[in-house]
Amino acid sequence: MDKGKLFQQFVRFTTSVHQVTNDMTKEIKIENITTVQYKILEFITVSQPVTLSEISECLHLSLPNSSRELKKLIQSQLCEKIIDPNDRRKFDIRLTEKGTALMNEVFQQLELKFQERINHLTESELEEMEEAIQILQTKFLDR
Amino acid sequence: MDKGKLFQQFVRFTTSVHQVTNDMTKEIKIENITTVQYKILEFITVSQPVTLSEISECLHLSLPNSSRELKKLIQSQLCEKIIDPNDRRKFDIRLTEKGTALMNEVFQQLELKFQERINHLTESELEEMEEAIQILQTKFLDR
DNA sequence: CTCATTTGTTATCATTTGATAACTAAATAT
DNA sequence: ATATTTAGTTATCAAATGATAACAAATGAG
Repeated sequence: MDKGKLFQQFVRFTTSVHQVTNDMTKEIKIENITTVQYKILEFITVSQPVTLSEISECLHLSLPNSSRELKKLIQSQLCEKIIDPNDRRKFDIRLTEKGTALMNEVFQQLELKFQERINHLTESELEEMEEAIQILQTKFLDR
Repeated sequence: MDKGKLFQQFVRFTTSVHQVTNDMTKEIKIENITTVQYKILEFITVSQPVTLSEISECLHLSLPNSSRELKKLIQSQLCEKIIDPNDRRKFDIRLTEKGTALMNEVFQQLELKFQERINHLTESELEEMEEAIQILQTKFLDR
């Protein structure tokens, strides 16, 4: 296998993924939420409960800046802290009901766009696609 | 096929792709180049020659802002305008030699990280992976 | 018990990015 | 030939993001 060629394909592939997800999320505008705040919300949604350090590390934000942005999200009542009884410096962060409702809406919109994008595919193509995602997830992404 | 489930997998998948590429590009710091400017460079690298409007559209930047950032890249002599003789309002943008050299370095670093990430895979797993990328590219991404 | 480390906070400042208005020059349409 | 549209520029302002210093409180190690 020509690993150089595979790398080329990988670059093209990741570029495409970024482009497509960019296009899909582009129009989703939530009032009083900035891009970084949305990324934080998305991260919490997918990974909750999370700590502030995890947000900081995974999103490549400094702890002070993460703290600042989280504060705004908490003020908007989209998420909340749940103090860890075992280590009171730490706390888990979760979406509130309001935050959950918001993210459900967002994901519903995204799902619509996703469905549009796949609705020309046959049943067997969908299965191929699922398998392809599975392979990349296990062989390459989850490490 | 449960399309809702496929969507869930898709979300997880795109999140992972973002995370991995984020981690791979994280340490790549080029002097006097901001994040947006790097994205522009990357876009030019992959798609050159491009017009300013294409940069603007694909990267979701306004034309004035694209113009401003491109100007800085040109001042740094990383790319150059080539005026279209057929329509002198337009111009193609290409990397200069300096820009090409820089991006070659960057991509070489990226390729190293990529190789690290795949070097535990067997030959047949690599082929599976290539095939998976191919499927997603043709069935879902290229539209 | 004391000191170092971990986890997060607050404040502040610089830089980057986004948005918009007013503009030019070339091309196209009527 | 004039008007309109297209492609890009310049200037300016506001907002978001990044970086850093100084801090506090809880935990852990010796």
